[in-house]
Amino acid sequence: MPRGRPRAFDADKALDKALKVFWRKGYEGASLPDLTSAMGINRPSLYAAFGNKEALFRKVIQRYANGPASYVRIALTRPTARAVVQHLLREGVQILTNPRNPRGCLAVQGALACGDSADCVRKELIRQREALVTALRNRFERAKSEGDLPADSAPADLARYVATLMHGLSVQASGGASRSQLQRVANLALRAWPT
Amino acid sequence: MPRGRPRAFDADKALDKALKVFWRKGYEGASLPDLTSAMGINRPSLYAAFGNKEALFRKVIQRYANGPASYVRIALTRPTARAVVQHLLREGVQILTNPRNPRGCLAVQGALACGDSADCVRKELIRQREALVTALRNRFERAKSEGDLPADSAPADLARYVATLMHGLSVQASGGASRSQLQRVANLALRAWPT
DNA sequence: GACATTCTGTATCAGTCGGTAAATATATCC
DNA sequence: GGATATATTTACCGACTGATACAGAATGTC
Repeated sequence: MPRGRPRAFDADKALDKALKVFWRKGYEGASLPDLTSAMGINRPSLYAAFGNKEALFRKVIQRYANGPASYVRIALTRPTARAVVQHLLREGVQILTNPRNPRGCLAVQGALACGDSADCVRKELIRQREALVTALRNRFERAKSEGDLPADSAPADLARYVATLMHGLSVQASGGASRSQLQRVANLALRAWPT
Repeated sequence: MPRGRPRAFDADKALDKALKVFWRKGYEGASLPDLTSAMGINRPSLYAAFGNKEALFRKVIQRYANGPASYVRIALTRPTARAVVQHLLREGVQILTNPRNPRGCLAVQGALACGDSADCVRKELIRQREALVTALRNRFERAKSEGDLPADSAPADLARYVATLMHGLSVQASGGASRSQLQRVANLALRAWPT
């Protein structure tokens, strides 16, 4: 056990609470009182444990990737490109419309457009979203080389198409679209997939 | 000519400047100094001419709909459902990636997630986005009754699919995707369209 | 020219923003 | 028990937020 007075709160649980706040209100829209009251701690404890607002947000992003968004990594392990996309879209719709979570995707609505002070957070989320495109492109290139995708298909374009769908679904979910509505959109989108 | 001292600035030009600021930074991210300095006026002039920040934003939304986003109404007049979608996607990509404008779509990034004080602006943009879905659904229902769309197609689902694509393209553009990348995504997306 | 009307510029408002200094409380190490 | 180390609490910081009061300037009406 470390020296000194022990922390009176569970840092992981507090991080989950912060995740919910950032998820719902975005980086700029989440104020420190919003965060501290949700986390059940006061400001100096937040700063001691997490650094500052931006550092807290970066930790929240990691937790998001390893928690609610972990289905993305799982989807990439599916045997065929089509199965990857199916898993991604259908599981994505589940997360985006999970009533226990805020609507939409943190990587989209965390800081899509913001003031100058939040610009490096915005750029970080751009990198996160672009990482999805890259991962998909790599997966589809492999699929193409395996004969799983037609020789005339364009993995980079397919990757961006799927990412565009995911982010569009996030906007839809954020606007209140229902789970079944988005499921039907996902099914429709799959008709564009090369056979 | 009205009585009193005449206004020393062009209200329409000032509104255009405000549009650019809101478009790039979002409703919350755009501060009053951002707005007034871009508009070339000082704060009391802004309040006298436009009310307050929220009223200014609502006027900016209208101007956006009648200006950069006017291609949407034009697209709806195309003779076939497929032509509507083609026009929408291709013209949309042009606007979303126009180097003279901020990247992305105001209706998406104006207030996707925000603090409580901006919540009614957020809801207003949700209504704006949902209006696109409704207009598309009506147009596709007409197309179906005209035999332009197959009898087994679902206009509501097709409408939401197209809206999802548009909003996804907006997120992509906001993240720096190039015009040609998005054009290829739009072409790919059209492969899901019923024949 | 006197007056009413409207806009502009300065200066300022109360409230909130993210962030912190200082004092107190609670643990381990010796 | 005493020293040390860490956490919590209270109170506060300067900067910025959206929004205004007030005085001066520029017009039309009479």
